[in-house]
Amino acid sequence: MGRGRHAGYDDQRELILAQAAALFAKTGYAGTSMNQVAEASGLSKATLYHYYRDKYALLVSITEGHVLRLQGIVGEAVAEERTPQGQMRVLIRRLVEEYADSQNEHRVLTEDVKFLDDADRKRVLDIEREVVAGFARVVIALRPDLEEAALGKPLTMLLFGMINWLFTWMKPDGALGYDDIAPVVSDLFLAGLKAVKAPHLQATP
Amino acid sequence: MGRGRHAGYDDQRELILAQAAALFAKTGYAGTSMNQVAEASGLSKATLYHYYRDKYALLVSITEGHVLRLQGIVGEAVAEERTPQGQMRVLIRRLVEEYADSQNEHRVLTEDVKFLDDADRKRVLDIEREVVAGFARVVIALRPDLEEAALGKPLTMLLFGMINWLFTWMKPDGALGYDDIAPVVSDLFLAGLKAVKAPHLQATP
DNA sequence: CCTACCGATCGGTAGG
DNA sequence: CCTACCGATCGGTAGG
Repeated sequence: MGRGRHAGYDDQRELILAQAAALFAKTGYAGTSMNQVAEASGLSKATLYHYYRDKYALLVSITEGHVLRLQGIVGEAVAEERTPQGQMRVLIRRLVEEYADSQNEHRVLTEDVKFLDDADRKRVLDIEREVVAGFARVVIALRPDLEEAALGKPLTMLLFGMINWLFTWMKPDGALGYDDIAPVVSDLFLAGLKAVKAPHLQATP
Repeated sequence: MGRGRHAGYDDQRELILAQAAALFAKTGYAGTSMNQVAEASGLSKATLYHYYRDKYALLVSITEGHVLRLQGIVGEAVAEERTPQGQMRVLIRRLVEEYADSQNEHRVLTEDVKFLDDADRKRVLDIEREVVAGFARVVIALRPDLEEAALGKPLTMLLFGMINWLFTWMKPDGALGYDDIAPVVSDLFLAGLKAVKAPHLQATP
């Protein structure tokens, strides 16, 4: 709890943020009004503005909070496994778990990052790039030969595509759960990665 | 060209639609004004309304047009190859090519479909589901055993994830082109698909 | 923490 | 009476 502020101030901020994330995920940042955020939070609009300076502050908080959580996951997962295969499986499982818990925030990050101004977008995307780099290091450890063809990052992005896309088609109450799909993604990616052929390099004169 | 309408009427409609798709892709449907669409099209707003009834008609036209093109691709690709492997490679290549040509429309389809009303969204998503079903049939032909575990559609959606995500990280002028990445996706997916293990089925009493 | 408002801009339409 | 457009402005609502 913050100094000089009433007990529950931070809790209220978190509740507002979760409601805003749900609304932004559903109707987009531009398509959501502060009246809607206030109503969903059980507050008047004036009170809402007591907790957040403006609508934009909600967007920054949602997106930045989410990428920082992702960054934490990468550090932990890499530390607790020794082989690249093991690291990749843990990375995939943790990332899927995080998305399962933060679907709204994830959707806001992927779809509304365009509404951040240049400085904030750069800061958020730089953290996201570090997350990707963490995965890419393991990809390159698994197939060092592909890095010569600059395929380390593209292959990592194909993996992120599979995972980032999950929330568009998986239903939270479906027969297939997030803990079922993570090993399927791992199997597919690890076996597929072994088979990828490096395209012949263009000689640069 | 339509009956009773001046030559160029349909061309003007197409130009407006392309400009609207570019703006919606950049700032979202809700974040784009009809003034912006009019300006980008070189028309007054009143003239813009001569070509499209309202802003919503633009969204319907963009999304529906795009899924209908995707649907056409699936039919052609499956017809011109005999083996499932060959069909899958052609499907992937054609889908990537289509996305390369219609990046704006693709982005609008994936991010702004939420602004369609129930009836229009159902119609668009039903066509999209047919596209997915076309891919899924080839996936199941490659691994019929996985259909028992209901993994045909999930694996197809992992493939769509890789492809649908391309436009978020590939740069049109980058060293890696869309024609370079399609075979990489095919290699990864086809080899990965062979290795996926079916999870043991839960016995339903 | 609320009611009452503001400057501006929204999607859409008037007359000619 | 049609189409193809224009400058100006409508009623409502957004963020603040």
